Amino acid sequence: MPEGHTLHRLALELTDAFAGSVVRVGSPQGRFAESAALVDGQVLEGAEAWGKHLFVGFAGERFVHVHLGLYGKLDVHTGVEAVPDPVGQVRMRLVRADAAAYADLRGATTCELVTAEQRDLVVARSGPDPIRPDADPDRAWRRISRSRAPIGGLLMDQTVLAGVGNVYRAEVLYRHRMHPLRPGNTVRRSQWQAMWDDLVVLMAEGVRTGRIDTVRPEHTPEAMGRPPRKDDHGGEVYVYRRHGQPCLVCAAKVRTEVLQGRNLFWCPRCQPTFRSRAVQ
DNA sequence: TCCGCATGAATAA
DNA sequence: TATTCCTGCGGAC
Repeated sequence: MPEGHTLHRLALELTDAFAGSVVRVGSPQGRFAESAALVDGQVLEGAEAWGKHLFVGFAGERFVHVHLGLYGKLDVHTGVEAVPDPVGQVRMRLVRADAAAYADLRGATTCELVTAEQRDLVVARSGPDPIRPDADPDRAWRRISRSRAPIGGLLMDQTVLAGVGNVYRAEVLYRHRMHPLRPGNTVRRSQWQAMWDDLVVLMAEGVRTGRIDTVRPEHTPEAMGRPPRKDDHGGEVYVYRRHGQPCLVCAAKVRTEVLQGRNLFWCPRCQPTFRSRAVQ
């Protein structure tokens, strides 16, 4: 479930479990073996996330750059009695010297050893990350307000804004009653600021809980007397993957359409098009 | 048991 | 826009 909140949560988990310890680094699967050997046995200094990128820092200014892609997973285990044999294709395994903690990386799109300079390049290419306290939403606003591209695409562009994926994209647009195909340069600054502020709260919550929940208190399953969502990401949402089902607020059928290879979801009544909104 | 799709993004064309 | 990376899950069979 890798949107930005997942990576920030992992950075905290890794730091808690490994920071300050000597760590054995290996690649049971083999694809990361050569690089792993270069940091094996070094002190892990900490882990940090920028958007969907994770950097695990080792002594000597060396970093393991991880990007989970669509289905990568990093499982951190603490307080274990013994470290089990790897199951499946484990690209990278971290084991604390005292064997009380280990972490397994599988299916990642990126797992590479980089320098501080290379890490800084990745960060420099990224837009502001709503989870980072130092993020500057105006940097994203400059891109959005000058682009005719649909806001739904701009929100997913990691050089505009870092960490938002398909779920947060669909949900923040719903919460702000904005049609995903609306051109960026027709969005008002106040609307953008409101969406950013909302993402800051929603994504921080995601870091805390490890899930994406976006429904307001009055629309929770308990409040509405409906069954909870049974889905692999677990969170309660308004429109994401609810194609064809009734909108929780207005009962209109949730729509879907492919934009730039990704599925968009929106409510045609709660999120009217810019044109029809202007006519109203 | 098999198939297709998924919270992502680089690359080829 | 299509392909690729290469994991896990749910649903169709």
